[in-house]
Amino acid sequence: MIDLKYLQKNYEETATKLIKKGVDSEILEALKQRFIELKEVNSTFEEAKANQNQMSKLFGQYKKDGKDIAELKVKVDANKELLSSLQESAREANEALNSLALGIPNFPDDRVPDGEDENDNVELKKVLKPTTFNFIPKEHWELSEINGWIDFGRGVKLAKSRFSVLRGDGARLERALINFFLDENRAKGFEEVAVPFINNASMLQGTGQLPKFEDDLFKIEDENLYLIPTAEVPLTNLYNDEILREKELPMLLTAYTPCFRKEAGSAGRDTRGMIRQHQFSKVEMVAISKPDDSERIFEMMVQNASDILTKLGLPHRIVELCGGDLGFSASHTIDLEVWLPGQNQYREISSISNTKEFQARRAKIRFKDSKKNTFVHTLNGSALAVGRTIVAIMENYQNEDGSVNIPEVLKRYM
RNA sequence: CGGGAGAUGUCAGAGCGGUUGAAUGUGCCAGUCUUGAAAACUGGUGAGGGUAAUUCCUCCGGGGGUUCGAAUCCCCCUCUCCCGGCCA
Repeated sequence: MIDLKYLQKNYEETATKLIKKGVDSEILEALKQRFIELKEVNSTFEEAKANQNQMSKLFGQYKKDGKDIAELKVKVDANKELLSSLQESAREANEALNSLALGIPNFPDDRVPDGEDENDNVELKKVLKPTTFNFIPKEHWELSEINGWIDFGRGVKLAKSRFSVLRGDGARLERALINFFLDENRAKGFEEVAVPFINNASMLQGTGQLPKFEDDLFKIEDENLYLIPTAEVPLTNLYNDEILREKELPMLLTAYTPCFRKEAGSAGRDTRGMIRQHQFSKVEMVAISKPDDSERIFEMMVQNASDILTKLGLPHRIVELCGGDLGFSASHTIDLEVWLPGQNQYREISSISNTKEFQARRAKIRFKDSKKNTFVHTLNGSALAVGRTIVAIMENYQNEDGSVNIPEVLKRYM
């Protein structure tokens, strides 16, 4: 949730920023108008309510003293009529504002480059040189036909398209990677957490998936519950509606979870292979920090994810997302893209975002800053997406016969 | 899934129709004392919103109702605990 008071006071500035993120200026104009309306309606309602409270007090006093209450009752009844209609319009104004405000994305950070989509993202640096082969490297689905690590057909049979089954060393590799990632994160100070894979609607609103992106989520029938699309949801919302102590911050959390996404908008993209699945494993980092610390922690998280890739010997590059490619809740995002020799391109394997106070405002996560309560900053990032790491290992560590070597650092996990 | 009890501030726990946003204890913050700490004592301490401000409005699990007035009465929902059933 953006700060509406700030929007009202600095309309031009915020409008410019949000347009960079693809928000229609008419919606912003409407939002500002609704906000002003709400304040008006509220103040007249509150005035009438104060009036009523005062008369009610008097009413009690009169009864106690045995005075006649008939005249007062007439006045109080009349005001009650007025009150209920005012309350109704205040409620409507509030709902109108809220439903609009919940659909507005976060402000991009000042340093975020302009741009429409992923083509305008800015490469910051490359780490490790792309792997070279003295044969033509295969894509991971071809390799899985040879080594039997991924069974796509039976995944589809069990569930539907975009599900798969890992078998043998493929399954063991997944388990090894999860353990490796968690250990690496723990070494950097992240607390390991095991969370529910199903969360309720209010948590998904807290991190920004609801109400706007309901179509991307798997909902449990007849329940107010959803399969989580990322561990960012349960980890960040661990402190939903709480006021933390200053000395508890920063909070660094990591969890392994499966992630469930409908991929509603991506029909036809990456239909082949394990790049885009409805269910995938991921180890996530989440940080909850004081505003002044978030930038430093953000850098640390990027470095950590990059270090993990380096330890695995996977060539990758670090990319700064442009305004148009930023996610709904993010103010600043850096993606890590791993080199896939079979596809001959870099593909996203981690995305690290600082949402500043956007999620904290929605989820009401605050800390006691000496006297007053202040919104925390929340950050999240993958370290790393497990399925895509398996793909990357298969393609980068492949031999000409289709067998795949195991990276040195994983040997103790398998 | 069936039967019973309950949901109040960090926590524990009063209040059961009228200056109660809420006693008391505890926790936390500050101070006194102390070489320092502990103990003891003193003071402060829920959240959100509106106003330039005194002040005002909202919140006692969530939603609705009764009433001039509700934490307190009624209805629905959710959750927790106890008993029984089922079951990793």
